[in-house]
Amino acid sequence: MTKKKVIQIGVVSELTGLTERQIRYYEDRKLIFPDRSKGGVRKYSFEDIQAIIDIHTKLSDGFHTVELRRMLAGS
Amino acid sequence: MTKKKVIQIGVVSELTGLTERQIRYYEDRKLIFPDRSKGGVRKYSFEDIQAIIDIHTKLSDGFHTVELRRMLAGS
DNA sequence: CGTGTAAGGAATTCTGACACG
DNA sequence: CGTGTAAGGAATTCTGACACG
Repeated sequence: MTKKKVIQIGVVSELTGLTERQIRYYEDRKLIFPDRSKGGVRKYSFEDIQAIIDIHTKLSDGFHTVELRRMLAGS
Repeated sequence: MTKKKVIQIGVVSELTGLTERQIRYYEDRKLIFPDRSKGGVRKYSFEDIQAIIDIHTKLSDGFHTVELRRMLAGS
């Protein structure tokens, strides 16, 4: 485990300026790995938030999620 | 502002081992000051969590909330 | 491909109150 | 006093799908 995952998606959305849809999609693409509450609610860490920002920046730079996943693997 | 208040009461409850009732009561007694989302949901910082633990410890030591509030003022 | 949205349901939180003591 | 609980409502999140392209 890296850091405490205690932040919900609404707050992550505010902090990153991204929509919940985008944040959930990055998880679907296996770029981020939030925890889940018993009820299934996603919980993020501040590290996750930073990763999400990085992901979005790179997507804006023209990268695709598949490439970003490879970058994750090769680190 | 001290630190980012992004954690919801359910997580605070897990992290402190206290009930939501206790956490809300400490706020009612003006010992902690969480933020609120637009919808009215409480948001706590890690500092708040530490404060909550301290409060509960002192209550266990026999102090009353009124005394704890005075201790806050005199610091 | 990455993101928007409407849809219905489920998890989470909120307040005010009654209870004990 | 500090905390438990049942009650009803409201805010938040979840999933799967259709859309565009």
